[in-house]
Amino acid sequence: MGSNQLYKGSLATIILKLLEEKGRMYGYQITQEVKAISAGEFVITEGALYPMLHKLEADGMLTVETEMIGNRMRKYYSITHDGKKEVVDRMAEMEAFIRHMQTLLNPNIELA
Amino acid sequence: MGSNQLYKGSLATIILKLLEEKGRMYGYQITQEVKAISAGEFVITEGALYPMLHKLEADGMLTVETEMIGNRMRKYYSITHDGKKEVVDRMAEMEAFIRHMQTLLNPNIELA
DNA sequence: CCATATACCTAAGAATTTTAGGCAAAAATA
DNA sequence: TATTTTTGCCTAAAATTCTTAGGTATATGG
Repeated sequence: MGSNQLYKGSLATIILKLLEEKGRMYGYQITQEVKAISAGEFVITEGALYPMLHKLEADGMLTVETEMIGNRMRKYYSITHDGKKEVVDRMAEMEAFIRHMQTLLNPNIELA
Repeated sequence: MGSNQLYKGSLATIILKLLEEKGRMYGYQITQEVKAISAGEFVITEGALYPMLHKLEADGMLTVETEMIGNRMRKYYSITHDGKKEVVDRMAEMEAFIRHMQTLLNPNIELA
């Protein structure tokens, strides 16, 4: 990951959430979308992406459909029912993480 | 870290920021403070804490003063000038991370 | 007296990511 | 048209960071 190294541990969450929203996507498309959304700050390396996609598929979070575009293979991933359950948990964790981080790192802000 | 594995990569940031605010602290105190602030969700293991404190000291981010409390050693850490510069960068990264995460994960919110 | 809390530490292993490749088609550019 | 860049898939070794699982020892509360 280019500059920001904090995203460590959140790659699976990013992938699952993106697929939940956008429907099916292929690997390269995910890297471009995340880069675009994060203004170039989250650069998912392929060495991290593809093993993670394979792991999420093996864990039953994603399914794959291979299509031929011209002479080229493209693998579209979709989120499963289990994946949608997983994303709910991961989102709750992410929100808790952000909340606690803000408490830790912005102690000036008064909490109600 | 107990359940949440998202904090990976943020341990150094937490330590530096805490020391910047609270002045000097010792290792065990840091673990208790973080646990208290995060409502028990961030549990820093000692196997992660002490190597990180040593690394930050080696990198010139922290200095140590050893004191004897009764018959027991206590090592107080303080942030250095370089550490304060580092914490500025890390806070900016953290804010960017949180901002991009919210964009990625809460796409319903309209951005101005 | 004994268990728990305090307080330091290290080392092996696990998990996740970077680095550094490989392969090949399609598109852009020179 | 020739060459470079982009697209698109992949793997394996190394690095990073953390967990697990110890070790040592004092202080405190029951």
